[in-house]
Amino acid sequence: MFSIDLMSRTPIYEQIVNQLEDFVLKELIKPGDQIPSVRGLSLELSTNPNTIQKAYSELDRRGIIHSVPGRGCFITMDAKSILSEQKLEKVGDFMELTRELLLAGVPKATLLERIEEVYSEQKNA
Amino acid sequence: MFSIDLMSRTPIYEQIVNQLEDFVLKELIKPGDQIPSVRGLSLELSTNPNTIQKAYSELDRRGIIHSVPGRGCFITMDAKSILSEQKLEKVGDFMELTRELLLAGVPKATLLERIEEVYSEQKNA
DNA sequence: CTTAGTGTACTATTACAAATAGTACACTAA
DNA sequence: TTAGTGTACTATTTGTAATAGTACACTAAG
Repeated sequence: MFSIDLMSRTPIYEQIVNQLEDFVLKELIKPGDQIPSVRGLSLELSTNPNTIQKAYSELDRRGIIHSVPGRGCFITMDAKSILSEQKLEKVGDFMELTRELLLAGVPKATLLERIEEVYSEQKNA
Repeated sequence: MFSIDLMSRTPIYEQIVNQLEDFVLKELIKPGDQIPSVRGLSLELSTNPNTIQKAYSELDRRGIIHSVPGRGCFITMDAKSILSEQKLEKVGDFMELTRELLLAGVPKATLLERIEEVYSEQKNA
C-alpha cells in the first residue's frame, strides 16, 4: 500500500504522511481502521522504525490517527473532515499556480479544459 | 529588487533563480539587460558570493543568462521563450493540484471562478 | 601599465535536518 | 509468560546548504 521514493526531495516521513492522508480522502482506509504497526511498516519499506514513528506522531498530532500503546494506531472518526478542511487552504496555491501559467502564456481555455478533464475522470471512478 | 527569506525551506540560491525567472517573464528585466554582479548582489542580500554564483551558474546552464568573464551577466535573447516552455510543464502540476482539491470536496465551480478571477486581474495590469 | 571590477574555480569548514542505529520502558492481548 | 504494540531517548551518520577564504583570468577605464 505505502511506497516511498528515496530519490525524492521530500523527506520519507513526509511522504508517509501525505500518502496516508490520500488514502483517507480516497476512502481506501476508513475511520476506525487499524494502520500498519511502526515496526511492521518499517520492515515493509526497509526504513528505520524512527522514521515511521515520526510520521505517525505527526498524524496523531493533527488528529488524523489515534495511537493506543500496546494496541496499535487507528484512523480517527473525523479524519476525513479534518483533511478536507486542511486541503481547502490549497485553493491559494491553486491561484498562485494559475498566475504562473498565465504569465507563461497559457490561455485560459487550456486550464478550463484541464479542469473538465480531471472532474470527468472522477465520474468514471 | 531581489529579496530572500532565510526562514523558507527553499534554498537561497533557488529563491534567486525563481525570482529572476519571474522578473524575466514579467518583463521587469529584458533580454540584453545586465543583472547585478555576483559580489554586488551578495552584499545587497547579505549572503555569501558563492551562493549567488550557484544561482547564476544554474541560470547560465539553463540558457536564461549569459555570463561574460570580466564584464558581467546578461539576460539572453531567448530567455523568455525558454522559460515559457519550461513553465508549460507545470500544467501537469496544475492537474495534480486540481485532483487534490476535487478529492477534498471543492466544487468545480469554485475553481472556475478562481481562474476567472486570476485572468481578470491581468487585464487590469 | 595599473587598477578596479567582473566571472570562475577550488578547498575547507560550519550548520542543520533527515535518517539510521540501538536500547529501554510501559502497555495490551493471547 | 510471551509476543506484539506505541513511546522515549541518546548517539551517530549522511547529505546539502551555506559560509569563509583564496586564487586566477578577463575586461574596461584611468
